[in-house]
Amino acid sequence: MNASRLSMRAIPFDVTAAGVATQLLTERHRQNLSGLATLMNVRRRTVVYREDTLARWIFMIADGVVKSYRDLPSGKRRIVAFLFPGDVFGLAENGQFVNTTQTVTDATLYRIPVDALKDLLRRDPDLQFRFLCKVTHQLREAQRHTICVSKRTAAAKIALFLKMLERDGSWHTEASAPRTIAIPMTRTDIADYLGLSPEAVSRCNSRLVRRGIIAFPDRHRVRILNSVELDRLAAVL
Amino acid sequence: MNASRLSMRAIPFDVTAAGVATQLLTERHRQNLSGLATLMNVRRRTVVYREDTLARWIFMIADGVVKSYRDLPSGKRRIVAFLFPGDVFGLAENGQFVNTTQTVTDATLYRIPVDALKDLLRRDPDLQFRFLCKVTHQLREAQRHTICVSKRTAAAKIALFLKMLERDGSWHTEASAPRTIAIPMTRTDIADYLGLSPEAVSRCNSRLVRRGIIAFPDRHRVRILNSVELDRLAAVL
DNA sequence: CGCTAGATTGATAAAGGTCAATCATTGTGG
DNA sequence: CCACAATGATTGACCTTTATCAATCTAGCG
Repeated sequence: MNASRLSMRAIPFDVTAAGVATQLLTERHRQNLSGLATLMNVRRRTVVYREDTLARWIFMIADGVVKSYRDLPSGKRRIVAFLFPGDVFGLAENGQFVNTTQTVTDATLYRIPVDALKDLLRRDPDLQFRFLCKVTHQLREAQRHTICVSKRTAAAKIALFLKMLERDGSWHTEASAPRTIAIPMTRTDIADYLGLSPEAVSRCNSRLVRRGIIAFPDRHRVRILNSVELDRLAAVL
Repeated sequence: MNASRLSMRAIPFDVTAAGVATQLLTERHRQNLSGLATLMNVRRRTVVYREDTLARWIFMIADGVVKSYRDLPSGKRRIVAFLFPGDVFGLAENGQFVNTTQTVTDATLYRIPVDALKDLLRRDPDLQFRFLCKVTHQLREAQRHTICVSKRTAAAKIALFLKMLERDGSWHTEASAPRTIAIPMTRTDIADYLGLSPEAVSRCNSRLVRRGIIAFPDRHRVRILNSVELDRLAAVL
């Protein structure tokens, strides 16, 4: 099994140079993990697992984007997280998955049986500590998401969302294109993530374009034209 | 050091009887942890630590309630979590605390130096696994919080909040009083947690009382009069 | 090249934010 | 122990914003 793309990214507990997300796994960890893992190539919009089903595996993203969500009794959908390369998902509660996960793009995933992983973590406390860092990091992300959702205006939510996309979703893209951010998900996904209606997302995008703050070369790419103003919007409320 | 009140509660990874939060620590774990810990009694409204300061300890709650929050540039405050007995807080990012924490009630805390804890976790993979469970559980809680905040109506947010309080905050109270829930925090705290104005919280409470769904024996206690209707409100949107 | 899901735009109504005034409760000092 | 001060809670009036419903447009995919 090729281990070269197995990665786990987070901001570690300890002080580091830039205080930015870095690779948590050593080559040895990658070797050990990939020995347990199955590499999967999945098409976009594939459901990886459904909530309340038996959690026999955990997953790590080598490439692509995944959304984790719950469908509410009202029929509305709430996306609790977008997951990017270097993220882990499928950590269970009471032996069952808590959310449903679906690929947003074509993706490459490592699938690891939980039993084998638990054994490995028990034998390798150092590796386990890195998982602890990773989950802690995802907890921070969830808290940031909550703050984003709690913003009152659609403009503030979307401004924050774009900055989050730039930070989490584009660390692997070349810095050549000046602040052009890939938006792999649909407008509806964004609405479900921000707690808005799809209409509100569209309207707000249009207003931001009209005000010259952003531009859409196409629907899955955005260009930041006025970074200062976007930051100001993100700070509102 | 008396270890009897050192506890860590969460829903474990694995399948258990009820799928409900249980004590994760064995007596041995409690012994080992309390050997590192300092027991602190703190008055209500005491700041335990401030965001962006050096994170030399982590904390576990033996008794009392703590809020974890960030103050936004706009002056608004967002509470990202209320913490109860059995909760852990102070897990750092890049060697620094991410949020500010303050006691809501008089509280009893265990304070553990991170360096010593890291050593212990490295020597005791089983204990470390329980921390991993705990952090995972807190990640779920954060996701539930996001869903709560994303509700559009104040009534839905407050209905969900009360159910959350009953689940997390009252597991230690005797079941004698039929569905009377303690509300240790202020209305403003609730507003900051739900992403509402304090006025909206007040207004919504009044409306729920007028409709006979809840009653307030006093400001820090609520009684559920119509559980069915409250559930229906929580499911809205 | 047409079909279908997603995206956009418009009009309307409901809900909460804000500002302002009053009331209640908690804590303090005499 | 009581009075007062200060903080928090409540209520009202007004206004901004977004959800909803409906129609149209667009783009990706067979």
